[in-house]
Amino acid sequence: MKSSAASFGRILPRRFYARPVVEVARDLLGCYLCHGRRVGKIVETEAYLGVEDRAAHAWRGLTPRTRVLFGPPGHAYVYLIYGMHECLNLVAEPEGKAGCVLVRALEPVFGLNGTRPSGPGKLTQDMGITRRHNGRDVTRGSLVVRAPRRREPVPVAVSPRVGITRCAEWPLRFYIKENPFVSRR
DNA sequence: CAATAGATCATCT
DNA sequence: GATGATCTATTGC
Repeated sequence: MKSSAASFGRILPRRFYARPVVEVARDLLGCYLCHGRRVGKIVETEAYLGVEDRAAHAWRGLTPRTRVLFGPPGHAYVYLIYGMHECLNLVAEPEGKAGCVLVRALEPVFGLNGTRPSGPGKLTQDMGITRRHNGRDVTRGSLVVRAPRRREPVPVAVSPRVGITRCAEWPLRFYIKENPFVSRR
């Protein structure tokens, strides 16, 4: 615990998430994902809009699986993909609207091995996040997101989302320019 | 270096 | 029964 301990500040409040999902995805860049003692800086995100977004799980509407997405903002949505990887999303928009943000890459800050490339399936493994965290409130408890202590301007780049077949051209992926922990260059 | 294959299972048709 | 918000190893130029 040295300079890294001073790099993050207060927990992001629920009103941070209760906004248009594109804004939330962009503003999460530079914030800190904290699980227990493990901390990573968010450097890459993707926005999934809801029922109007054919690439989003919520596109088909309310099912047992998408229940969390239609619930209140500031909660975790964790699901299994390809039978072996888990992905972490943060629910955005006011309750009833199913926007969410996929956390795609972290820069290791504390308690993480810093030498590996990142990615949405890898970061959950490194952070110890599993489907047990699905539905968890991310504004309190052991899994939270914190604001930077000092909000410095972050150079943001935009691109299409990765790994999807529908709405594949929509510019909904956001990442910090030049950051070496972004999943693709 | 780029392209492809295989692993593996919850969810929805 | 097909699909999928992935990752790694391997093959091929």
